[in-house]
Amino acid sequence: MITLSEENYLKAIYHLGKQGVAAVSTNAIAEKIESKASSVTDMVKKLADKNLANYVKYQGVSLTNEGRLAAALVIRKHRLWEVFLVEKLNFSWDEVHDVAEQLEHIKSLKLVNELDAFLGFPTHDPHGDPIPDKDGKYAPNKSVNILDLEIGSEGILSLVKDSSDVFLKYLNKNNLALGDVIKVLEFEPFDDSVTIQTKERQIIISKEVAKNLYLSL
Amino acid sequence: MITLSEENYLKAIYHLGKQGVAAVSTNAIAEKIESKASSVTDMVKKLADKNLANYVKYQGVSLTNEGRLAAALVIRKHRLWEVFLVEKLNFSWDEVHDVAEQLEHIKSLKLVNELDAFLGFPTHDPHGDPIPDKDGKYAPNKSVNILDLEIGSEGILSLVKDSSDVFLKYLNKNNLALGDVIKVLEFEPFDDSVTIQTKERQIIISKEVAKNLYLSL
DNA sequence: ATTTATTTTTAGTCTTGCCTAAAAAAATAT
DNA sequence: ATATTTTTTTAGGCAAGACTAAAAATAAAT
Ligand SMILES: [Mn+2]
Ligand SMILES: [Mn+2]
Ligand SMILES: [Mn+2]
Ligand SMILES: [Mn+2]
Repeated sequence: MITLSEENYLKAIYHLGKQGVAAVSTNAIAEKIESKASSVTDMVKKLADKNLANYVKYQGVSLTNEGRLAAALVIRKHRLWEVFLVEKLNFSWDEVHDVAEQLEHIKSLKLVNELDAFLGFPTHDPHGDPIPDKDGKYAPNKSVNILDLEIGSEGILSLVKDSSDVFLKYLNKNNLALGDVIKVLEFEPFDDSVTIQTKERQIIISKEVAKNLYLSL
Repeated sequence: MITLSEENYLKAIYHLGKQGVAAVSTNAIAEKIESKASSVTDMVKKLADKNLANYVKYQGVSLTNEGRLAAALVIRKHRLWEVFLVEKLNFSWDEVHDVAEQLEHIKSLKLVNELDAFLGFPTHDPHGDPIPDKDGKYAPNKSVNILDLEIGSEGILSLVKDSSDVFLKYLNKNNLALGDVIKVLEFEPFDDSVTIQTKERQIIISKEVAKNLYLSL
């Protein structure tokens, strides 16, 4: 049995490990999970005992296949619940995360798979993140960051990397939503801000904002 | 903030207190919650500190208004989730309880109220138990136990008191479901068994079974 | 190659929620 | 009325998961 706390650590390691890093550092986990390094050391030993993580003192952590699958299944639940909340219960995309953080720990294989079917087997959550299948697999992401595009290129907003409610509320305020067609008009060298064309008008977005917007072409 | 464990104790005290008892005993709570009397004593002190329960040493426990509302809201969530699982996710009534035991602890006022609306404001759960409203109130139950009926009386099966999966599976096997029309044909004095007429046939049910079946007339 | 700074681990403590065993109180039986 | 049984509480402890402070290891800088 994997505890709620263990699931949260697995998720953190999974996300941090995705950046192509071989081993995740104790401090990085502590920061992500908003705890202290000493707590992480304790937990990481437990995960290693349970064959969920590989851990060598002073050399960071990685997930075993078993740990990676467990993490992916938690993320699968998180994202399916987010879809449920938005599609069925009138939540907006900036309200779902905290509730999904709770719902992702509900243990019932039947529940998650029936929920998946009920929602029509969605492939992405309300923020554009992919939903892993029963085996923890998902199609590789093809969208590209706005800052990596050429001037004049056009695409559909299909992923926002930051899902914090403050960022999502900024997007709401500026009438930006997943699925919108966006065209890159200009890069400003001074502050790396970007002028983009949205459906109804053109706006300037800061580098910090641009970093979090991904388009599919 | 009420913890998961506290919520379970509140629920237990609420259910035990419903039988018109003034104060609930330590042992009764321990049995219901499958723990030990000493653990109950500890927790009951905490509930009293938080103004959720009235507790006098050696004299049992009762809920304060605040505690009763908190308990009713947990039960509200439990029963709404049970409806969701049966109505939307193809669970059968004998599969929902354990999952609902987990889901009832999810904290989000918006979630429970939107779920309520999504389900069409159901008044009863899949076992016939009433669903409390936002204020913890529900209409008094009018159904009557089979053992309290006259021979020849007929009614609709509208509440099963035992929601354990073993009992519900017995009902499934014998083709008995909520909403069925049932007629009382005979009481057997020897073992208090009852002969009833269901939609398709007549069967003899034991006293233990009859005790858990309630009809509305 | 040392010294200094940073990261990580260990040691010890705290809280929550549970337990067993013993003591105390209340209820029941003689 | 006293003795016995049952119930409840107290005392002491354990495991999980967190923390702080100190020690040890590693990395960076001189
Ligand atoms: Mn989220
Ligand atoms: Mn998301
Ligand atoms: Mn139930
Ligand atoms: Mn029920």
